[in-house]
Amino acid sequence: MRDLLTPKQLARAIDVSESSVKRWCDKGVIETQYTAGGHRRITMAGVLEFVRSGKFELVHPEALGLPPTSGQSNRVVYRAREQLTEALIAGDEGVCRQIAIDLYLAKHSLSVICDDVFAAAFRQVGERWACGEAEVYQERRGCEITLRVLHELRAILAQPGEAAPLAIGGAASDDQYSLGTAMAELVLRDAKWNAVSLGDNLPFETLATAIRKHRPKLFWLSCSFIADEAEFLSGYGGLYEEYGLEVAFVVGGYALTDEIRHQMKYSAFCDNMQRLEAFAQTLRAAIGETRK
Amino acid sequence: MRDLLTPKQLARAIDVSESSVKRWCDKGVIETQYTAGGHRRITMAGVLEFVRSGKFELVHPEALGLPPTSGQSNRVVYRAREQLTEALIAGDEGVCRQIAIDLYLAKHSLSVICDDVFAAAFRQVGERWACGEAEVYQERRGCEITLRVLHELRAILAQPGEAAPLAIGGAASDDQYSLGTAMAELVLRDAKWNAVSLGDNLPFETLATAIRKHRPKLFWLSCSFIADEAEFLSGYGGLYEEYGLEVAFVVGGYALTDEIRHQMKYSAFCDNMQRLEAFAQTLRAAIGETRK
DNA sequence: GGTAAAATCGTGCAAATCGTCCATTTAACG
DNA sequence: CGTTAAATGGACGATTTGCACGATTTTACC
Repeated sequence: MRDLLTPKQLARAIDVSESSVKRWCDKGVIETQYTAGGHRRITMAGVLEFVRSGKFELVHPEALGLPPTSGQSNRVVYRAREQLTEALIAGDEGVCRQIAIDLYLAKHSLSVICDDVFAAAFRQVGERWACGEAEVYQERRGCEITLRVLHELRAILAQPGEAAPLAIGGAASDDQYSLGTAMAELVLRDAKWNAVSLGDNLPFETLATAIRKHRPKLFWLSCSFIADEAEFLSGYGGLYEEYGLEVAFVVGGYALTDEIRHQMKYSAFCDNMQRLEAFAQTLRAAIGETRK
Repeated sequence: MRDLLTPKQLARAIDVSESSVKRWCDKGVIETQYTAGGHRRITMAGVLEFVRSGKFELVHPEALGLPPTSGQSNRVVYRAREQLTEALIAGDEGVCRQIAIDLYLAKHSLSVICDDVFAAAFRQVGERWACGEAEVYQERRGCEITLRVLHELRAILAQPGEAAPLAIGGAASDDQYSLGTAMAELVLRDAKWNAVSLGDNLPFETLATAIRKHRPKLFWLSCSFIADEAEFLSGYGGLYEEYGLEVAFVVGGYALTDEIRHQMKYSAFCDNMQRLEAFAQTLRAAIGETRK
């Protein structure tokens, strides 16, 4: 996949004349860079933004290095979920990637895609497994595929700008579910945060060091598995006591039962990515206010 | 980081041809110094000024500050390893990606890149951690970055052809180190295998099902952590008894001490990716023979 | 210091893109 | 239905870009 496109390439992809693309660039409809000689160069992130905002279809997505039918089929969420479940079980990475990109181009937010498509599909895979209709290795392989797709979306998204506030996060010790924190990172980046996932299986002490060193505005903790409740609560409690006042703590994940959650202090509890996105947007706006 | 860049480096950083950069230097658009022999050297200050004056953005800012890539010299690998160690600790994904892609484009085999650069760099990070000079979160963040880089390389590689023999593998239960199996998958794909990693933390029963269902020619098991030796050996032994004769079993990973290894049967033991690559090439050639 | 490999030099040329102009199509409105 | 404004698509010479080539310089390594 190319990262810089000429007007001609984009024109071919959406089946309009090169003149129109050039005019849109000049009008500012498409984010455009210029070479020293004055030639227009369009970033892939700019293309996605344009296709998402505008009414133009990607007639020839392959001209951009995207999957063959991107942006043409009007995928709807519920249908996509069913298709994704099948593709995950079958291990068909191409279909999974295509579903994700299609949905993104169809103006669905990444948080909805994560919640209502990917997470939901994994729930369905889990149900199949409970019925003996799916194997563990199929679920694990699905995680691998999903992680690759998330990474690909991350690469396509615009890089966080200089002014983007910093957010870091991850999963605590013994929690090896990396999809949760990867999704959180992606959603936050889409919401114009400079989000950095530190990964999974992180002791609280090193999380404290990371916060102290980098001073983020937001810290997220993805909790998909808790080995020792008491240990987790004391570790988390210490972390919050130390930094909870200056950093927004966001916690989430299926391991956080009400019982555990009631013993924790936090800025926000987000049981899905849509809530995380909403909170991040609010907080980001608030930060912008105080700066002015 | 260097303060002098060659036109080639800047060209990569802003994704234009080297010729264009040279012309811009000659036209005075970019402040340029010259060596005694007449080679152009661009100052970092000149780059920043150029990027600001023109609207041209740095598409790959990470390309700056890297040494020119030369071919298969040990010196290059050594320097790459040292720089990668620093970049991993600093969490600079761009530099990590560029180092890997540079090495790959310089015709280094992926197995060498995995062994002598990435694995070696992680050993160095581990040493730093032992000295108290590096934090756990830096190591974990480095794993996240490396995984993304590996995924990117995977996307760059040609898709396995129809005729490519199937290889599947992963990491057993309780083993949550996903880099090992990701690297194995990448190296095998580079060696023209249709390699599919099933991920980590896989029970032996589901591995057995996967082998039975897909009938690969090669099966790899990445062992970076073994919780219960007896359980591991009995689980593995059962798997090998059932499929060891029809599928080539390749095992590897730092958790496989000699003591454990001597109690296992396998087709090949590969303590690094270069051995895996060599074995895979041999086996692939043999398969090709028998088919003819 | 010396040697071989790799990187860069300058040059020339084909292809792509630029800005601009204009004929045509589309949409809106009385 | 006719008029008008806006958007589109195509064509033109001038300019810019990307690539290939042998010659030269730099670098790695003994």
